[in-house]
Amino acid sequence: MKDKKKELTKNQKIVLDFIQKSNKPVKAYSILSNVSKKGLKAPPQVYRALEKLMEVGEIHKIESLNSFVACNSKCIEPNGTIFSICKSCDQTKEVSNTELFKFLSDIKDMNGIELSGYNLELFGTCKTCKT
Amino acid sequence: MKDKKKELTKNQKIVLDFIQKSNKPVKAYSILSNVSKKGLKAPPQVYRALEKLMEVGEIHKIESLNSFVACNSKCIEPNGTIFSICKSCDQTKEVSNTELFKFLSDIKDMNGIELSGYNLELFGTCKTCKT
DNA sequence: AATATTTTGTTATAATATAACATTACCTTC
DNA sequence: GAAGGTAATGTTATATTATAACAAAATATT
Ligand SMILES: [Zn+2]
Ligand SMILES: [Zn+2]
Ligand SMILES: [Zn+2]
Ligand SMILES: [Zn+2]
Repeated sequence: MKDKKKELTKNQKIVLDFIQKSNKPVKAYSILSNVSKKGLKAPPQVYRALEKLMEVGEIHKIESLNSFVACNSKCIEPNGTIFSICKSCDQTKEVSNTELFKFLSDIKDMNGIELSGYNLELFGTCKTCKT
Repeated sequence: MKDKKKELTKNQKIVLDFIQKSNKPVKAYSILSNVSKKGLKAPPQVYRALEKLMEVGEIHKIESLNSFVACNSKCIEPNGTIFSICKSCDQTKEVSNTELFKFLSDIKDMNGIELSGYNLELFGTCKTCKT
């Protein structure tokens, strides 16, 4: 069984490395300017890498921030994500989701929709920003 | 106690009307082209209206679609929204959220964040698209 | 009426994302 | 190892989404 990261291509690794080193969600064009020294010079190179990294669950997109963050929950099923987001500093934290998944089954039934994924974004103020 | 809609300005009413008549989430530039006959000719006019309408809870933004939809749950607290979204046709349905709010309190504690809002987007395939 | 405030209008531009095609690297198979 | 195929990368251009900054008009307040 191969290491997931080994399956990634050069550009995908470059982009993932940068995202993992960031302590906050990062925007595509911020990634671009930060990895330009490594040879990625145009948006499609970054967006292609982002797309693949999301597919394999290495990163997630924070929709409300148009930003990307490394997965810290070893998401096997990247179809369900939960993040808490500080409205003041944009710091995010991935929430583990075992309990919630069960809960969401009920909501599925309520809407007659065959559920295949979800994204929950919780907004608030983090401890640091509250003081 | 005044009617919420009465407090809206001309442009806000125009934009809201269009969104309410749409049976799907609509994009800002689609709104713009559809209300241009009513005098709104530039993006800021639409975006300003959208901002206000979100503030007062008349509409919500579907972040994963960059689209806007009328509130159908008479959201008093527009801080928590739940939508089911068909990945095939982009149809959405607002889910009432009484049960979930309680559930989210726990998640708040899990992250040491003072929660003030949330947005849950559930993805799946609607009945129509499944057949 | 004069003044302040809010809303609207307008121009320009920023920020986010993708389409389309060219080139290179990397396999495979003969 | 040349020929041909596939995947990855590079490149240019453009589409889409959103906001800044300022001007004009409408509305409210004094
Ligand atoms: Zn994850
Ligand atoms: Zn914070
Ligand atoms: Zn609502
Ligand atoms: Zn559908």
